[in-house]
Amino acid sequence: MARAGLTAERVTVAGADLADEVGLDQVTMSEVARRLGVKDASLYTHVRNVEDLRGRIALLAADEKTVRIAEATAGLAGKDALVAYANAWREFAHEHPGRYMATQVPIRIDPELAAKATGPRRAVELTYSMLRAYGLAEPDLTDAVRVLRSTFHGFVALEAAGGFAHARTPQQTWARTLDALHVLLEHWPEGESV
Amino acid sequence: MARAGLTAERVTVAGADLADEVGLDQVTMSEVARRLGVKDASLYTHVRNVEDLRGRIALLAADEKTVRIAEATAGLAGKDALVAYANAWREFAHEHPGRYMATQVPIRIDPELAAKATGPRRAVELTYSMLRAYGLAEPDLTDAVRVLRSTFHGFVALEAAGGFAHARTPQQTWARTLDALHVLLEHWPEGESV
DNA sequence: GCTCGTTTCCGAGAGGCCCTAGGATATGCC
DNA sequence: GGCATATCCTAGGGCCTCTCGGAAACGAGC
Repeated sequence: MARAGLTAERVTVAGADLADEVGLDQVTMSEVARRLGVKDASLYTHVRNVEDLRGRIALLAADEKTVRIAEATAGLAGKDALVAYANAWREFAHEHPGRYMATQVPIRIDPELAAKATGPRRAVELTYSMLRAYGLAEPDLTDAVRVLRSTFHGFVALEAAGGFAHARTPQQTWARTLDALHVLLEHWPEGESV
Repeated sequence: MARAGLTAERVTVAGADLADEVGLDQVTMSEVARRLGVKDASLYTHVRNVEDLRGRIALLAADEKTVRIAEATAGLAGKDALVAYANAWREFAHEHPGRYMATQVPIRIDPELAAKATGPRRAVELTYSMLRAYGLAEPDLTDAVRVLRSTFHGFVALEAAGGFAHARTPQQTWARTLDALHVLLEHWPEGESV
């Protein structure tokens, strides 16, 4: 019998695709093996266990999302960059719900593996450079980065969970949210808070 | 043999407590049964299946969170109400991580059951009434509600996922975030966006 | 207090998923 | 071609989900 030519990479991609189709919690070793035309035991040569697989999917997704945002914001600044950044984030979440969830769910990731991944680190750096045009200094800069990331993530998470009634479309709110965040960054409160 | 006196309610509470202790995805029929001193088969009289149990946990958690916020904001207005609301939200998420996650994870909830639950509906109403002091009119009001809920949820989710490095404590960023949101509500952008 | 219908709980068991151990075979290198 | 290594599979144990049918407790009415 010919070998299937599995690698950790291929197993991870198959798992990520499965997650996008049926949900991250439905990603099982058995199903991934079936999709790859292989017995489940064969996967353990490339991936430690299910937890490890999910961690790899999370790192893969973080990389892909970062690349997507980087491409979208290349050469832009100010509000243009903010809007491009935010839209790329949201579109990634819509197109890859399973991958996206993997980036957010609290997952124990193999530290050795995480050290090699550049996605999460670059993502934060991207946000910093996008904010440069607003002229914020530390520690406000860090806080602003966190507010943006919180709002973007919170929005798509609530959207995915069906948290928005149908009266006003998410798209309308989304556009206004970006306006509001832009205004917020220009009027960032001075001084330390209580 | 005496009966155990199970009800759907008791099973749900046991599941919610378990979720807070070991994580929502570790909530199994077997473990809940063990905690209740009962065989797993006995649970199926009160709960349709695991999915149904998780849905009930979500509704229970939504109710509890709403009550918590309602108590915290009673009699307050303006920024005081905003801060009390936000802190109650975050504290609930910290103290009941499993319950909180149940409210956010996309779960198929039995429509019949959801119709009886008042939590999610009241939660949104609470946010509206808290925003009254800022004098926003529709549709800005709806958008503002969604921005606040997105930011609160996104913040605690990123916090839970370990998304904040150690340089600046989440608490510091949290306080500044509330300042920023307060300023944002007072300078809510006029007119429709592109 | 007895009977009878209803509800609750359990034993047994099928099927699926996770993971390990050890064996068989394909592959790459000499 | 022969050998060392890595890949893949068979077999199997353990835990979880869920169903079915039976037994026992409960409640109502007499």
